[in-house]
Amino acid sequence: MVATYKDIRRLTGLSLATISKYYNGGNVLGPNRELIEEAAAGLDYQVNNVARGLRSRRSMTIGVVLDQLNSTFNTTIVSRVEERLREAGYGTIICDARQDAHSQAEVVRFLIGKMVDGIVVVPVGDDTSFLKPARHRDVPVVAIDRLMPGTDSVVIDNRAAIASAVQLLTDSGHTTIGLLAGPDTTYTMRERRAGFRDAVRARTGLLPRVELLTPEEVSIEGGYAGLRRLIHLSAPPTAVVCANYGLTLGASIAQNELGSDLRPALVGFDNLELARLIRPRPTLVTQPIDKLALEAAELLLQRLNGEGPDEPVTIILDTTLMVGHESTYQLKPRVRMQR
Amino acid sequence: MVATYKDIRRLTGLSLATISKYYNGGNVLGPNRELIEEAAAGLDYQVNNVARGLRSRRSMTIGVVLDQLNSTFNTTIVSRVEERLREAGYGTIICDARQDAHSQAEVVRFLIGKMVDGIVVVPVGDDTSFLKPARHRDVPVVAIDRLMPGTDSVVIDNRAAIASAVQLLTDSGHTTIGLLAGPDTTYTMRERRAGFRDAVRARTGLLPRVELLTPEEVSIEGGYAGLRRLIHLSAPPTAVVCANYGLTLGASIAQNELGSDLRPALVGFDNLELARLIRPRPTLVTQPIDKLALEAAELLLQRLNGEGPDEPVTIILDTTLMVGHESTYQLKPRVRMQR
DNA sequence: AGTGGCCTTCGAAACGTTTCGCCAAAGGGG
DNA sequence: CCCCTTTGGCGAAACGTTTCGAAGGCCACT
Repeated sequence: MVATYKDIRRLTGLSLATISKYYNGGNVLGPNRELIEEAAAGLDYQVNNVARGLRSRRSMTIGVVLDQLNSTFNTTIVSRVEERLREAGYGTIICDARQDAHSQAEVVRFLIGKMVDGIVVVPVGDDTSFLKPARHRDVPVVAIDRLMPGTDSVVIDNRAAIASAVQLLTDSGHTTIGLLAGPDTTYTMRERRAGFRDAVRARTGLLPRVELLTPEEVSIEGGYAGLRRLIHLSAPPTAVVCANYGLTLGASIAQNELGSDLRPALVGFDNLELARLIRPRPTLVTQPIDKLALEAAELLLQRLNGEGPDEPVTIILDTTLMVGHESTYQLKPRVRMQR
Repeated sequence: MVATYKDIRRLTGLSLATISKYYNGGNVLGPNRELIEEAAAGLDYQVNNVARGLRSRRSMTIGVVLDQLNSTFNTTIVSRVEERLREAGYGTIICDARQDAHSQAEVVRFLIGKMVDGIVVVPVGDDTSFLKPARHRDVPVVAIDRLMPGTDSVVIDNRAAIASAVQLLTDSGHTTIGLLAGPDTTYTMRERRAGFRDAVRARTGLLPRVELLTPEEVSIEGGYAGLRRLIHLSAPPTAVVCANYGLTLGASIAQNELGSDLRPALVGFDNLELARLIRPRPTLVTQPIDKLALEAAELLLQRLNGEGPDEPVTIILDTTLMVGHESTYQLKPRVRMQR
């Protein structure tokens, strides 16, 4: 049988109230502290957090809802958020929504039923209605990577991120640049495409042609097909920017299959492991994923303590352009044209 | 204020016992069912799992302890285990032990304090004492990937896995084969090295020389350094087997930097994403990760229902050899020797 | 009509904590 | 030396469920 306060009371003669006080950092006299510690050690006692949660109305548990788990971005988020929250005594219940808005809504209900004290979410899409059960119960929510109106959010400066890639390419002499990005149905892709359009206009004076930024499926396959589509245009781009990790990976695969004189310059997004594997070393826009996670964790902890401003907070972090080997971004002489 | 049974009682006139019965699938008359459903909908009622857990002594929560989160293997495990257990109503608390045995022990205590009903663990090392708090409270534990004496375990047939790689290589004409594996301090590496040794002897009649299977650090760096060490031996292997994903990745990077005539044949371990990126298509031993996770989840669910045999269960799954492009495993003419 | 058995419902007592209000003893200032 | 405040401790009442034993209603069978 597992020990409870009652067993400690039996061994120490103290009241439940005093024992509770001890376990909650209240004032207890030295000799009594020792009595409790001794009894607890003998009993292998451990506080029952379920009972505690019932009475105190804090389960000391938070939920993390991910659009998918299988990405370096998301595992890093989980890992960091979990680490920080466990320090603060919170358990982290993880839920993978498998890219499905419906199951995302279901998962939020599930978590609310589990009485989580807060939620961190990397949302599937734009619709925020799935958070209603949380709002209704005043469970604080922090969104990562996607800006959610009315919700605390931690995001990167997507426009500046893409602009930094475009700038490197135009500085290297490129005038026709393609973008591999997903459809405008998610905040992230919308921002990145808009950032691309603005940056190209600012640097070349012209808006990019529509076929240079047609949406692709956001996946490795999408990146592969997208790059091939771009290089087969009648006026192909001399450089391509990828707006996400999967697209970068797919585009890199397509690159590998091309002769080196046909390869456009390529600026990818976000994956460091990739960078270690590919030679020549690729040029990448990298997100401060750890920081994104930590900021989200801190923000949530604030909310859990009832702190922070009344209105929703938005934290915007900067990205870094990791410049790779020259050949990955410089304008190549157009061999075919010289023939 | 959040609704409780008492609110439903107020609206329906039924007793708490009946309402409880309704929510636990007991027999309740049709009209009363409807009354409850109506009231619950109006109140946006949701069962409080914390209170339920206190009384029923099941928190409907399990813990997953990982040696690290940042690997495809582990994220797949988590994702599948979580999916299956959520179907059964369990929440999954995740804990990353960051490769540290001490923090792994701490994490188990933490989970026990959170009153988890069961634990899935991908252990850091061999020592099983960190599970003591769980055993002491009869919390069932299922280990994945590492065989733990006295604990239900789901593992792959490590010896056969490596043997299949060795067989392909010897069949292709190789007689000197190197192994990149970690130290014998973990079950997995011990088995894979033993499997290698046995398979080489069975196929060539000789034990491999020690310098062909010296332990490396289990990491990308270790794989990189290890491959370079092997090819600089006075009698270098013509083929190398990698016993783990990180080692494979590192070895691939080292491969990429070599002239194609110097590259040994390479059989890697376990990563499919890698396989999509690298050309020529690599040869890999792949684990049935999904199945590993599902078997573990089912086993744990059995234990949670008090089912299954009295003694610990060990489930051993087979791996598959994914044969890549010929050039990755065939014996090359030794160019240097012919000069 | 009486008896036995099932089905449904009920009241009340848990489950293991926290918290509220109260009390006694100790400490400090005038 | 008295009064006031602070400190440490206590009993009892929650928190929102589940569960146990009992009881009432209904039906079928003698």
